[in-house]
Amino acid sequence: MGRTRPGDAGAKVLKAASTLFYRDGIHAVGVDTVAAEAGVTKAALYGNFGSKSRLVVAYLRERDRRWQEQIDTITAGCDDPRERVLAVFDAYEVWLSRDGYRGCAFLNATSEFPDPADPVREVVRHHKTALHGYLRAQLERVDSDHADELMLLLEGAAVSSVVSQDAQPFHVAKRLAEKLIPPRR
Amino acid sequence: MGRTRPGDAGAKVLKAASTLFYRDGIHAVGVDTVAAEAGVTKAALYGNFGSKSRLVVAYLRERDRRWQEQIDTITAGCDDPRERVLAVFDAYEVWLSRDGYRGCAFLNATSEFPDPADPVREVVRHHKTALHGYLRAQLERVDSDHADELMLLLEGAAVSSVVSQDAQPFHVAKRLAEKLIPPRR
DNA sequence: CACCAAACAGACAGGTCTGTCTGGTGTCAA
DNA sequence: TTGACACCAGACAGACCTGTCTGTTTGGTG
Repeated sequence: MGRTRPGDAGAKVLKAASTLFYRDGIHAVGVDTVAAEAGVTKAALYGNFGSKSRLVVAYLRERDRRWQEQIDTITAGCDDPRERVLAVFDAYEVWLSRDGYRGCAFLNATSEFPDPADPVREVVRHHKTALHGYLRAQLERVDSDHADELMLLLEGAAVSSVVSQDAQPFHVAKRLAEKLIPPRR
Repeated sequence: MGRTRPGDAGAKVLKAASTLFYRDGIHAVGVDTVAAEAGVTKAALYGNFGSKSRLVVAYLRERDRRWQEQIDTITAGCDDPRERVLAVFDAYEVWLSRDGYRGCAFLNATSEFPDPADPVREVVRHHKTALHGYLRAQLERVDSDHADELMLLLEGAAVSSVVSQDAQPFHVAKRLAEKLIPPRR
């Protein structure tokens, strides 16, 4: 009964990996630890993911998927493009205020995987391209093309808030963003 | 003759560590590798630094010291505060164009050392505080208090340029910085 | 009920990690 | 010349890493 039902091990591993990889760093966490945290054997982990590398990719894809869900929620919740963009800053800040905040998982992964050709780095590019695309799409509707600038502010605030361990960078970033985005036409 | 003279091993280790830690990531490089690259025995490495952790701290301090030298060069090279600030953007970009660019060593270290109380993180905070102080000092002379904003732009450009593997984020950041800094009064 | 796939438990291989230790060698300074 | 010291060479301990393997148990399906 406490036993894992067939097909569930993969999900449990992914959840444990997400917690541990984000919290401690990818290289710092071994597959034994992930399996133990998931309450699953190493054989099950390898059966589902094949290798640690593939698990890492799956972990980032899962995070990207969850992030996309957040964006959809924001998009559904309001219609004003300006608000939609600024809501991303707020989302980051809420995210930051929860404890265990360690910055952007994708940027952290980039630090740990130096080779730009690594599959991990492709997932990172995919994620950042999607964010950029979202910003650009919203900004087009107010005749602005400052998506690049807003990306810089978001990335800058994300890393600075880890260094300083507070939300102030996001306040600064959002204030500047508000100046950059023209009000709805 | 090809032998290391007493007192030289430390410097050689530091140089090798700087290359390898920056290029491959800190956790990804073992002390054996560092010693071999330095052309020095592991015993000499431990004799000089005591532990890998302390070597990592020394590596970051050394990088901070070299960075401080760059800032001094910039400061000596021109007197206009606006130019001095914008020169930092240029310095980053030059730095980026050299191959093996892997972003900011201090931000990468932050990704690899999750514990904010770790000595590594203290060196990172020290470095970032110094950069912020430099910006603020220059900006005060033109009655601007946008040091926070410029920090965000620098950090954002640094990480984005790693993801995208080009200098465009720095062009965007510098353009916005130029708008933010008022001309000399 | 019988079977199969997927999980379990846990040992194992082969490699790497940090850190230590022994003993020999070269250099510099007194 | 001699002694102190920093280095070299390389073995070693003990922990941890990824990945594989054997054999057993269990849940879901035909």
